[in-house]
Amino acid sequence: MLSSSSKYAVNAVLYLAVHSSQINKIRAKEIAEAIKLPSPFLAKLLQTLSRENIVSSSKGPTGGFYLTPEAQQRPLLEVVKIIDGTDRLDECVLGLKKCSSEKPCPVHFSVQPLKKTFRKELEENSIASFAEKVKSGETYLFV
Amino acid sequence: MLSSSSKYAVNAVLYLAVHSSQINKIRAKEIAEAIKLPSPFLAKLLQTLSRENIVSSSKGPTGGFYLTPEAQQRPLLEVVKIIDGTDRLDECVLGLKKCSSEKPCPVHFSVQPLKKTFRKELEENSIASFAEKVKSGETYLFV
DNA sequence: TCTTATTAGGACAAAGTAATCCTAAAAGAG
DNA sequence: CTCTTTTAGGATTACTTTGTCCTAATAAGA
Repeated sequence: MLSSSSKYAVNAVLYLAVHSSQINKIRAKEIAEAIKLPSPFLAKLLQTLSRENIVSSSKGPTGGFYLTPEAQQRPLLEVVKIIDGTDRLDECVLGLKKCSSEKPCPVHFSVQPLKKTFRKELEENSIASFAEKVKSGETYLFV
Repeated sequence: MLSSSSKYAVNAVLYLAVHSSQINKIRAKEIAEAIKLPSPFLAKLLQTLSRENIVSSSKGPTGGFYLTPEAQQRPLLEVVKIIDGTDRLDECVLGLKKCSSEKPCPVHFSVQPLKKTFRKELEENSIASFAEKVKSGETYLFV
């Protein structure tokens, strides 16, 4: 449903949302270690997100990545959109081009609610709100 | 959620369930044309399914693929299992190794029930029952 | 100003998946 | 029995995704 890359990206962004701030930037390497990921690869993902201004960055010693308060208000779906491009989430599970309620594929009605709910969740909740639940121990990022 | 290969396979199997019988075998090429797929690739998938006895085949002129009535009674999930191997369906959407109700990932509770429903649907309904709905025009295989 | 630590970015390598090709084996038809 | 049509299976190719490496740019601190 999501590519590995965008799973990583979501994890990294939530990690930043929980741990970083403009005065407490975090190096790619530290995030990579935390979420157990090859660090040059994560760096690439962060660069992509940085180009789209969803994460902020600063070079040099004491440099690193962080999320501005504004960025934290954006929906988590933005991250997925940037990494996976378009709507991988909207595609028919059986690959039918024009699957719809009018011409449903054989599993349409059992899958459609799943996809819709998931997409809505990512669309309507901000990065910050997901991060809150991690902070409160309601949800987890690793293990 | 499913690989392209297993999407093709599901489509092909349902096509066979709808159109074939032991006395009306269907050539790989015909199925490939129907579901718009490179025919040598589909042939490979059908061979794999045939090795696992979910589709039956016969060589030579008038040869082709078909489903026995017994095969039609097997759950559609079998097809997915054979092609995608293990449980791609059970993995955490965010890629967490040990995502569970005790240590839920940030989207666990919104996605988990729906994944379960989907899996159950594939597990509890036979190929034949999916095929029935296609025959009755309730669901569709192409377009 | 020089050194060092970090991100930026492009080129490249590896792995996995998707797709092709070729030859063999089987089975029906003449 | 031979020819043709079809599946079977292995080897190979192509493509996409994932991951690495190297150099440049930038910023902080000595």
